Amino acid sequence: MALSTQPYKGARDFYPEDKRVQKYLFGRMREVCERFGYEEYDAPILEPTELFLSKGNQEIIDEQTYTFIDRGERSVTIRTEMTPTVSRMIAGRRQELAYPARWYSIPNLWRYERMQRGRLREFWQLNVDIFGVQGVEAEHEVILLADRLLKSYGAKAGMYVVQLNSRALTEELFGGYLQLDKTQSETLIRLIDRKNKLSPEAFVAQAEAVFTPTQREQGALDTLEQLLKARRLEDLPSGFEAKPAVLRLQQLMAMLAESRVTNCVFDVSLMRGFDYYTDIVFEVADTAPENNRAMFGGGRYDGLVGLFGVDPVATVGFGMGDVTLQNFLETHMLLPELHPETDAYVVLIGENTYEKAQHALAELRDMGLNIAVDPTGRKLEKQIKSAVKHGIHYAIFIGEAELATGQYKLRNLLDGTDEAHAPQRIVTIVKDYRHKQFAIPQTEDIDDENL
RNA sequence: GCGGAAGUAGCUCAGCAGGUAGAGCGUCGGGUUGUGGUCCCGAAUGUCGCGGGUUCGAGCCCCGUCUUUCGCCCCA
Repeated sequence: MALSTQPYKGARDFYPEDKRVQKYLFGRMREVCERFGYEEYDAPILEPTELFLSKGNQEIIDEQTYTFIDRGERSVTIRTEMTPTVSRMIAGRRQELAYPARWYSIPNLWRYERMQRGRLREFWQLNVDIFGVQGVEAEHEVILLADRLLKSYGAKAGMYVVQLNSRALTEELFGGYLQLDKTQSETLIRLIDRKNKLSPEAFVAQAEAVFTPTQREQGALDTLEQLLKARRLEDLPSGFEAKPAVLRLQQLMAMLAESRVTNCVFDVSLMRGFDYYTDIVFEVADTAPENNRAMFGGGRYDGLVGLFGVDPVATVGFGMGDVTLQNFLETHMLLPELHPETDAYVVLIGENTYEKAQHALAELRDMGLNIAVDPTGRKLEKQIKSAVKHGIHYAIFIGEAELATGQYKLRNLLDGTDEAHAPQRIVTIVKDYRHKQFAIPQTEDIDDENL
């Protein structure tokens, strides 16, 4: 039986044209994160299984992770998310770090999933976290960063929406206002999380089941439905306008509006599971109906670092998956045509030119050009076609005459124009093209495009 | 774990009352000796996912199996 050429289920091969896309996506992530002062970190892909057990989620470990026993009898798990790891790292240097600490990473993660659109078993996820800031300035900064990142890919405000809610507010509403106990709250949170997947009737039926008979008699269901209709903070029951959770949301939304993040909405039904978030949570969703899903999300999780036996550290962060991002960009036709790193393909003319051209090639490379040379001695037609097929932007023709005069013909393979130039000039032209190809939009441009 | 769809040349697919395979694209070569994307000519390539069954005969029908894919469940 022949070996399969397929990659492992749920994982992808990155052929050069695929890797180019990934490099583009990651490159923008790095640029934007670093522009906001975030520093890149990384960690091992394997962690002790206990690290992912902090919430007692044995079921998740058993069914959705790659977990195995190593040769030293230790149970290890391939990381399924970065948050436990980064919390571990922060806790490890809790005392010596300079705060606020701004960290980002683009780890590959593995989850044993059954695949569907936007969900694979191996994926990458940008993680952005800021540590040591109590105020909503932290939320403001990471959401602004996320917004600028999307815009760096050419996204417009209308293509996505930033949904905001607060875990603290949810607790006030469910515990204080609806008088639910902890178990009821958790069930309801899960239910609301799935609300738009259920029929209205099914939702009502399942919501009814959460309440006690007494609560039902007191009209808990109506109250809940009324709550879920809230589209703005002002729609919340009277008295809530003074709650700290609401005030924080209000302040955050005002700050974001001031920063020209115009597509923020309060969404009382936004839940994001119910694990480690402690206050404000947010998601960014695609507005395109055919790709209607959350692209990424995050929030404040002030308690996680403290699990490592040190004082807690205020933390706000988000994660953004590469697959969902790519789906978003493809849906909105925002992925540019990407060319290889090779700046120019050298077409050799005549007998034994390969050796004779070496000095010229070295000169071009020394000046910083990425040069591929055709060593086959094939007829020119074949050489040129090869360059075109590689997607290389320029061809440089070198033969006896060119070596004698020191003037090489530089051809733009996209528009077919060509001109003879000295090497120095060729380098200038090619580098100029390379630099202006992908410039990140400026804030003024972003505003102009979206106002 | 459940359900839908699909597996035929490198790729996209056609094929059909069941008679031992085709197109387009791509690849390679040519249309004479230093120049591509058009055009013309030519060539290579398939155990029709795998195993079994029905039949004189199966890509096509039946059973099983594997793989891919979409959705459900779940989603830190």
